[in-house]
Amino acid sequence: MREPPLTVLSGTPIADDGDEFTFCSTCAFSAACLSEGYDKSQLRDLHVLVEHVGPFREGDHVFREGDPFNAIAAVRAGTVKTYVNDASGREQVLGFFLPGEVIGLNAIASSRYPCNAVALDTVTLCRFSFPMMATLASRMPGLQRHLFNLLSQDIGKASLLSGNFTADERLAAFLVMLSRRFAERGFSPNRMRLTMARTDIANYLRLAPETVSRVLRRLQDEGVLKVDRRDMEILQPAVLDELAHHVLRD
Amino acid sequence: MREPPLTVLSGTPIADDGDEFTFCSTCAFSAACLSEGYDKSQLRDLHVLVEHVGPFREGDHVFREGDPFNAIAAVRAGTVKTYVNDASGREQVLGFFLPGEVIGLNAIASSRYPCNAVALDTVTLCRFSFPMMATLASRMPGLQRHLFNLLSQDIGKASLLSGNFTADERLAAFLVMLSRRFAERGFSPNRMRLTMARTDIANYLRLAPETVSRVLRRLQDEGVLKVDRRDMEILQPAVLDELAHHVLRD
DNA sequence: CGACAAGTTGATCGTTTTCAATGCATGTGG
DNA sequence: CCACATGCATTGAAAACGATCAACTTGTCG
Repeated sequence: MREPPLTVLSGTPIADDGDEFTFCSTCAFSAACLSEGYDKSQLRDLHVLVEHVGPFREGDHVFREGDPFNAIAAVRAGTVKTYVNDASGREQVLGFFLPGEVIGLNAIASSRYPCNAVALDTVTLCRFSFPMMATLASRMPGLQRHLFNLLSQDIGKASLLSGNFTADERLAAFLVMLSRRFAERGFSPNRMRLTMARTDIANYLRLAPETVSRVLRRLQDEGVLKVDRRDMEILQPAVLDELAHHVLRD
Repeated sequence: MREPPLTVLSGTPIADDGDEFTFCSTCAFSAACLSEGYDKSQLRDLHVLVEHVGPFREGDHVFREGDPFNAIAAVRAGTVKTYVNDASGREQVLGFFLPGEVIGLNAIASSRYPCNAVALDTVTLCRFSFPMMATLASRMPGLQRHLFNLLSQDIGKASLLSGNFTADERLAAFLVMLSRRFAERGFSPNRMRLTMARTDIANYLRLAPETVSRVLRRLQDEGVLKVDRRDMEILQPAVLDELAHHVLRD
């Protein structure tokens, strides 16, 4: 499966040479729909409602709270952070989205995005008009099922934040999850670059940045991790898993 | 709109006299679908896949973690608590579901229920086979949209637990939300009966039961609430709203 | 009446936050 | 090229909030 060049931008249909066309490999819908045995005309229907957007640069907003909702998007490259500003104006990080993951699902009900989404590095997206996708889903049960699954999965995702866990457990769970998500995409599970700032991690885990710093230092002193600025190596995955166990329940 | 008698049990289609049939008023799908202008045969399709189940008595389980998933259910009467047991076997309360609210949405992706659901008082449900409902949704765009909306809404529901809030703010937000949900169903917003134990509230909010007790006492001493065991009256809604403001952001 | 569970209250302890200062990169203008 | 500013990260000391432990009260039901 070929990957369309990154320079394909907003509004441009993906290259379609004769009867052949390709889905981008990171798009969350490609695999699901390709494996459902749809005929070519149906796949083309899905294909033409994809809009490749970006690149966004670090700090660029993908959407802002209150923007009219019309599309969900699969991250193709880079990391997206979602956040809201609480009543006092302080930022609250809701999540980080890696390649292959879908942003905007929490906006479907409200017709406006309920949070902000910002690029943490260079980001490209596959954008899907949601109304068109919903219409198409009526004719493609596999696509409908995939959408239901994506939505349903996200409902349970709050586990990291919801529990009453220690700072160690939270941070370990965060790192383990990150490692797994990278591994799913074919990256090394034990060496990773944290694209988000310490303050973002802390904010996401509802800890003070200082606490994140201290826990990382201790884990490093104990030989569990090797941390150099934003580059991180997991030296003892078993120890981390054990710490994360209470949070992740597996 | 008539309400079928509570004695209609599992597997029994709702009474259908001649060409007339009725949806139960608390069912989360009735209003949505009735207002979409579907013709009678389509409404009947939706109607016949409804199974009225119950009554469950206090402590009865609606489903358990690991049970095969086949249906979502709208609470018709009573309160349902969902929970998981963490790695140490301790209970973690995930949510409370009042009449009109839908349980089981987080199971769609996994084919098994990821949590337990237990009746806190006498509970009756409208159960919908999810595979059948998904099939029907393909033909009824309004039903599909409603399902997408329900799922999307639930994604954002973790706000109460996710934030770094004080015990006062959490409890106030909990009470305000409860009040609103009761009000939506036509109950008084300021007088309500808490169907869940203090320990459940504490567990849900990730606080110690003692802390819940103390905060309730203080709010009572300050004249904000009047609490008598499980009966609660909100005397100063504005004060409670102000406390909850940081959590609920509205 | 008595036993048991749930809830409340008080005293103490501990983890995390907060406050404050320093270190360390990167970038900018003289 | 250096001096300085800026932003992020780290470290230390102190304070605070909620948890824990323990005792007691209240309500419920046999």
